[in-house]
Amino acid sequence: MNTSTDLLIGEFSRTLDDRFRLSLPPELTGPLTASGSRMVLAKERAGCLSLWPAAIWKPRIDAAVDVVRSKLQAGLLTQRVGQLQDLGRLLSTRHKAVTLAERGRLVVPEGFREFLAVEPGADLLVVGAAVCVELWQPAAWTAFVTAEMPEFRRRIDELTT
Amino acid sequence: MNTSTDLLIGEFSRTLDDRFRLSLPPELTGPLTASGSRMVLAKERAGCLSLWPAAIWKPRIDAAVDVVRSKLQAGLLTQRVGQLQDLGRLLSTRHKAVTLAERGRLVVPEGFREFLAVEPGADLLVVGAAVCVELWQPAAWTAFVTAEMPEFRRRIDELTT
DNA sequence: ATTCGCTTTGGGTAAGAAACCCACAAAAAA
DNA sequence: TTTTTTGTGGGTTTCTTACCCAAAGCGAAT
Repeated sequence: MNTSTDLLIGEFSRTLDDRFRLSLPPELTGPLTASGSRMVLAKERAGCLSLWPAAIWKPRIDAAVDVVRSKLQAGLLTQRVGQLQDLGRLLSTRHKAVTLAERGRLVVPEGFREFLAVEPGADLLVVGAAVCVELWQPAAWTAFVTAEMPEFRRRIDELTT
Repeated sequence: MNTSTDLLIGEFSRTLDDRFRLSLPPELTGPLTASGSRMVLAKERAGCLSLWPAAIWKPRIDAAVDVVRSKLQAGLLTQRVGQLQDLGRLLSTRHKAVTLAERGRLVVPEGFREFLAVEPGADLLVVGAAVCVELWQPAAWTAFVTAEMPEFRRRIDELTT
């Protein structure tokens, strides 16, 4: 059994079935589901979806939303309704709650398929990103790797010094 | 049951029926109708209609109109009759009272169909925008999301600080 | 005022999607 | 080789959605 302090690391190739189902490797689902099978799927960067444990994602976003909600209730945002609308709209489309089915299987919901630009039957890369798991469109993944790999040494130095 | 302080959040795909009726998802109608089923449908931006609880929309617009009316009465607008005319015209067409039928069903009224540029049977996106629900033409929605998503962080900071 | 016709509204139902469950096959471990 | 674990496919059931039809409301015209 894994604890929640384990980093999610590893790169795996998977294929979407015709119902947009994807099974995650046990090496990642173990640590991921340590705090329950409720997850959040988020559009954070192009060609990639991030899968976060709800226990980590929700508190982060809820804190911000709570501030907004209490301001709204206090009447502090009546001059900024337009901004509030804009934010609400982005919140609506940016992330969605999902749950892992048996055998670590995930359904990529409508709206996220188009974002990833994948067809049923497409190949994906499932990549551990330390604190979350990411689903990458293959072309976007190779582009990321070639662009960022030279920075590896600098990045590790940044975080270890 | 929901309170009026809940933010309206969520993205759903729906299709207009042949009589321009649209059924809203229960996740949104619940909070929306917390203060009654009287709504206002408004043209706020191109390719999109906003649906507001009348309890929120009416006070806001009435307050503004009252200011204009008293200014007019005080003779402060005699130099700006043209502007006033323009405003009156927009007030006439910008919003319209509607009521949700049973099953959260809404009729998109004449005059608003053309604004959305939709045919009967068209697909729409129903999006929560924190304080109201919006009906988006699909092309306009994807344009908005791609343009505004990079601003997400900035927008949340604006409203929480 | 009454009747006829059209438009609008409500509800039943069928088609479709999603969740759940199981089974088989391939791969890894014993 | 045998056994267990894991990935993939498919079947079934249940719920939602949208289409269609019937009834009611409204307006007009005789």
